Amino acid sequence: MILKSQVEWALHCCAILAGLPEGRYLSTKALAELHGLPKEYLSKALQNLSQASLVETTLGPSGGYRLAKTPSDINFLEIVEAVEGKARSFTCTNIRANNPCRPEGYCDSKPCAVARIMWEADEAWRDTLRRVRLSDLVGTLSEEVPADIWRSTFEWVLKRAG
Amino acid sequence: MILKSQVEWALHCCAILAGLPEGRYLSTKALAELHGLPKEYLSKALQNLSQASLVETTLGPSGGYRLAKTPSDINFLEIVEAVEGKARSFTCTNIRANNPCRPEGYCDSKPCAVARIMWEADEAWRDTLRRVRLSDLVGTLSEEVPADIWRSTFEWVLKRAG
DNA sequence: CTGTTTTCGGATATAATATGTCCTTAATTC
DNA sequence: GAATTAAGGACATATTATATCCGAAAACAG
Ligand code: FES
Ligand code: FES
Repeated sequence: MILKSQVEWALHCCAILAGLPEGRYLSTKALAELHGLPKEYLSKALQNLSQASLVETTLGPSGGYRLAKTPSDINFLEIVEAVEGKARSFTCTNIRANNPCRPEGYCDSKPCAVARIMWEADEAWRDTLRRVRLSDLVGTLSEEVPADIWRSTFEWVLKRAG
Repeated sequence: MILKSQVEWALHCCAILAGLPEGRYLSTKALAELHGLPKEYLSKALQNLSQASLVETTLGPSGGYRLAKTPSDINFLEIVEAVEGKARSFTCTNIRANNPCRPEGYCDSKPCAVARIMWEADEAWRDTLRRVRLSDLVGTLSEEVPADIWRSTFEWVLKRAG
């Protein structure tokens, strides 16, 4: 069980978009260069963010992406689910139904206890991600990334933002 | 991100083994039949449980598997990690290092803030699984599975246990 | 001892998914 | 009109999940 690398990409891209001044857009090309990623494939992840209404786009030169909400209104889970999907990590194939001791056509009243526990763990994972806002991430990064790198990165970004 | 179906298999098999009388073994063949699973492939999952020292085996006719510890000394996480591996669900490929604004040869002092958050969620998932004991599962199942099915299943099992 | 049954591990095959590229279309800017 | 962009479909490749098959070694029954 391993998350797609697109999750890492999307989170980092959102962190960059969060630092963009009001009304400006940043292109896939710039985001791909900044993170050393294949432009065409990163594009798929950004399209997912767009379909989830986390980012807005505009076409043409000076087009690209910007956040659709303020960073404090976006949480990690929204971003992760946008690219990874909302499906639970554990899927029950109902193997208990194959028990040869069961009467013909017997129907279970509840989901299996095993599945319920696995789904509870899944919810704990989602809850943790839901509690972290994009603004929290930006706050941490702005403290931890050396000031000169942080500043020159956003100069680099602004030079390319339409 | 989706767990292997072997996780479901391993958990159900452990629940059955937990009901086995002291000193008896149950073969892969019986466990596969009981759950309607491919014997050879289920065998791989059971081998993983064996390598993790969760079950003990013996060879020959009347051989098979039994638990290596009491059900209250085995938790869900041990079983899940035995077949799914201990690797974290989020892997950081360090894309921040590709930032063209970084000085040559710059080295990060800490893991990325993004990764730390994702790993925290992963830990929450593991914590939940760690808190549930195999004996808890057996308790829930014995309450929820209709008494006649529960009883006939263990009669079926005992008839095949060596 | 001999034959049977079992786990164990390696080799191999197939299906599904993740990763990546290419190209066309439509919208936007200049 | 020319350049640039996102959107999305088609396609190719790599990796992983899901199996199947076989041979070796251990245990047991006769
Ligand atoms: S039958 Fe699917 S988890 Fe129990
Ligand atoms: S560089 Fe990998 S999560 Fe930030």
